[in-house]
Amino acid sequence: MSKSETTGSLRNKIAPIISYSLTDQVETRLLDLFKKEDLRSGDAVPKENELCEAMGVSRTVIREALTRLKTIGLIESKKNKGMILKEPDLLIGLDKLIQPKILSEETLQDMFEMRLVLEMGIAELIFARIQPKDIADLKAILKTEKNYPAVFEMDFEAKFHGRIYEIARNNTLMRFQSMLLPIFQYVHDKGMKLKQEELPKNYVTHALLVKAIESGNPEKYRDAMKRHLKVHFDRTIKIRKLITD
Amino acid sequence: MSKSETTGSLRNKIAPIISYSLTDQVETRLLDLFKKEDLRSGDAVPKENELCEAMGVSRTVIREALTRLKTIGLIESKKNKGMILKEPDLLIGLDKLIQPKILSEETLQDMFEMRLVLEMGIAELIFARIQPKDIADLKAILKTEKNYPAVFEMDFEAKFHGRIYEIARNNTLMRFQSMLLPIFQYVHDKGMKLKQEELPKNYVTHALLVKAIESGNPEKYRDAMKRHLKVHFDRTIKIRKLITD
DNA sequence: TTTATGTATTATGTATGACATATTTAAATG
DNA sequence: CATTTAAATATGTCATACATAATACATAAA
Repeated sequence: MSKSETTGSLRNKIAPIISYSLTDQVETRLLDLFKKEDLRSGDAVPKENELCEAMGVSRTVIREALTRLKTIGLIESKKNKGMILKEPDLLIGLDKLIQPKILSEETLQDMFEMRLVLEMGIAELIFARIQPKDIADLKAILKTEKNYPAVFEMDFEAKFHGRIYEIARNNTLMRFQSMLLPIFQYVHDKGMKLKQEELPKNYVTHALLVKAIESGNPEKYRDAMKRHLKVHFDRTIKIRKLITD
Repeated sequence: MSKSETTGSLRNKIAPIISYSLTDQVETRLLDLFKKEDLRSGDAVPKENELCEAMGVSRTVIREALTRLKTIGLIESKKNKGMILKEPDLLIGLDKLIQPKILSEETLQDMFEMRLVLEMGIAELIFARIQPKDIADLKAILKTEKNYPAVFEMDFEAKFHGRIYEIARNNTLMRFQSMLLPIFQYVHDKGMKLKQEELPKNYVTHALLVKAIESGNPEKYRDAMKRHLKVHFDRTIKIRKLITD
């Protein structure tokens, strides 16, 4: 086709025209305003009508831009009262997005690996912040795990590892990992179900992990965790190889 | 005041009434629809007018709900063409939010720690996926670091560690850490500036890290990284103690 | 017949005006 | 002065209209 040839050669000479919608422009102007005025969490945002007049666009556009900022948690609007700037929640919206069905296999893989990475890297924080109650709680959880590890239940996994993250006393990190649970569940259901005979020889159980926490150090704990997660590491590394080849 | 007393004691007995706005309801209905219909990335979303009629609300409300979903990257709308479901970007919006000024000290602390955690936990992926070119690139970066570590430049830090993350070949992880850079920068500028005399005795430089990658294993690398990040670990642990006490 | 141009349709983007509702403020009343 | 009433306020919702650009189709030129 001559058309595609033409555009093909032209593309290097002429840059495509990008048109920012009014809403786009309003959004960036709002962000600029907040930065310029150095507004902090709790400060009031100008009224919609004031913004309309100041920027010379309809309330429709202003509201759409505001809706975006509300969606990312930067603004909170109280009905009939006004809007204030909020301390944004970095993980906002994530729970709506983490649905295995709409995420690509690659992204799922990425997130699954991130969980593995966190699980390994968290050791220093754990040993820096652990308190007696943490270990007591973990032991209590162990007792509820009937027929583990012969029977692998997602519920055990979530409760146990969730409690470990709590030790690190990093709220954002904890919430992040809890959001990753559906992905872990998905990968598990998808064929990772551990039959008893597939458990590695020196498989590290939750009980052994607790022991490593109780009387170990970051290095020992990590070694235990590495073996606890071995099948997952092996699998993700194998899969990624398949994808990139 | 008797009023505040009353609400105080009643709050435990009576749950507050929560009213979901029309937009809220439309949003969840849309998400339900997508899930129910098992829509995937690329599939078409019903037209605005169809949605209006189906749900019996005005286009305004429909559009506001759609705007939310566009904001989190679940939907993409092509002007005058229609809307499609998109593979959502899990990190969307994050770049707008990561501005030290609007984040609380605690969240900044959380994110800073997450970076430390990732840096430690990434070792397994690195050694599973490293290729010759990676090491060559790292060595090339080393040569550009003039007067390091005597002079600490954020730029060095970003380039070097960014390249390390690339080795793991996890796109989401890589983008995530690059978004954390402003926070690292902020914390650094805020008083973490390493004067030469403050460098720990056996400080691990970037060069030593490369060596650990080149002829080591995950454990050795982590040991090196731990010492490389020691001042940061020490500081964040000290600070968190102050906050919680 | 093929190609390029003009045209109608379509769906989102934007504007305008109105009303509902709950909060706050101010006024009025006892 | 305290309490109640009324008014002003700001967001949430509705309805309608038009602008604009992508697509498909029709049409004229080669």
